[in-house]
Amino acid sequence: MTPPTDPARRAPLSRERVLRAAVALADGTGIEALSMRRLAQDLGVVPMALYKHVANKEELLDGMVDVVVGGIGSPDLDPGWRAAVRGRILAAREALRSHPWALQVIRSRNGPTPALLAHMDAVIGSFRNGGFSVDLTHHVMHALGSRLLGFTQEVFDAPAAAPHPRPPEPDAALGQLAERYPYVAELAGASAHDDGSVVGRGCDDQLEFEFALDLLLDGFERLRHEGWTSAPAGGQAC
Amino acid sequence: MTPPTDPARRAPLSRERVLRAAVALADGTGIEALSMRRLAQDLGVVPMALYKHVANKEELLDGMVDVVVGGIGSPDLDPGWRAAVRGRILAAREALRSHPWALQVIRSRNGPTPALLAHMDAVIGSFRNGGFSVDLTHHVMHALGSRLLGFTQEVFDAPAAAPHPRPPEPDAALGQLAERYPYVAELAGASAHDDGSVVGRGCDDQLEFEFALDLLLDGFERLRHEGWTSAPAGGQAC
DNA sequence: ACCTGAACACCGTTCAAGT
DNA sequence: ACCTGAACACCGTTCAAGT
Repeated sequence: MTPPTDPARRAPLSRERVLRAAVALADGTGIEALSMRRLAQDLGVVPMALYKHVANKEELLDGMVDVVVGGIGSPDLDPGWRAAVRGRILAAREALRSHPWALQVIRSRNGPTPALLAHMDAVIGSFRNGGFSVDLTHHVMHALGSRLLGFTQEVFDAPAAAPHPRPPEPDAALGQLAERYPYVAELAGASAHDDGSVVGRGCDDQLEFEFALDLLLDGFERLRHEGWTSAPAGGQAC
Repeated sequence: MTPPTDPARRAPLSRERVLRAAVALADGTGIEALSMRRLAQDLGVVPMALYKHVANKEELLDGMVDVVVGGIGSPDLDPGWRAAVRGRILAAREALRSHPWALQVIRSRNGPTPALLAHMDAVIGSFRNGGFSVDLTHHVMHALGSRLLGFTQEVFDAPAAAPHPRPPEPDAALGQLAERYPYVAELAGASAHDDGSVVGRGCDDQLEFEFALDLLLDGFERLRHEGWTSAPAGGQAC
């Protein structure tokens, strides 16, 4: 496979080299193929050697998240809260785009990594500097949810990354689908872009994402302008 | 453990019994503890006996999803699109509430199960009957994303279900957090309800969920009223 | 014909033995 | 002191042998 370099001479293992190799492995063969044993094999070392640089697999995943999230660029100037938030979220989308496993791994973590905290801090700061109250900022951050990281959370994951792709439906099954789920069939028929899944990949594309993002940003601006507060009666609601 | 009933006399295995036991196991000990071997043990049978009723673990998970999603009640009358959609989504939230693993498992499936299709068909139907064009319905379904099932997709999963809960941050770490991520700290300080995670569980509660849902529904109504269309220039965008 | 124990090819991690 | 092979306790699934 690799050119015949002397394995004993290869670059010494380091945390960074381990993390970069793990990201490459997940990119190339999917997150479910990422095992400590397989990663060690890719690096040409014995599995136990990895445990010098990461405490366990959890810490490895944390490190991978920070490698990817750390790559989110920050827009330089502050062009108003809306453009700042929009730009940062679309930058996150760009950074995560080539790492389909990243969102799923982030979700499985128990807490934020430093790079994630930095990203959230920047977005929160844009809201606050744009005149959002702490209360409203709190709510809009929740409303954004995983869209903070540039991804619409669809009901199903991207079938592209699926290890066991569904076989294409036979025509009879499609007919049955139309009969039993007429509205689903109508929608699937109208959007000629995908294979029949209504809320699947294929359509989590830029336009679709920006539609939902702008809808939310419009709503945020309206609430900000109205001086919205969560507890008209006085008490903190959440 | 169990009363001394004759194991040979226990109810014969059936697909339904297998699925119900799997749901109970995932509810009780978490989805990561659900293995074919452990499930077989709970049922007092040899692991291979399960493969009579489900082809493999994937099909087992599909079946579990349908058990839970099949429990979503449907509001009887049609009280206008907004109340119908709102009611159905909150019913989904109720049905999934006691099965924290369900959303994650649904997301990992490659396609919809029958019960999921039925749920989506009902929601789509409410939009269409409420005067939404196919085009707009398609977009708002995407904008809802996993909120269709009653859950705001937060950046992190609920730490409640986490197998390795984070130890509470020492005070020094909290101080550092405030210094490095001032906006995160401000938000965390203002919301006294949780342990410092900004976009974690603890706050995905009913009010928070309904805030985001109503914000979206408001936006949908506005677009419907304006006769919004995705392609002002003529072409189908997505 | 039916059922099932052993086996296969994995996994993350521990630990004692070797250098 | 450092490194690592073997081992432990798992996993989903195959398959041949037993009834």
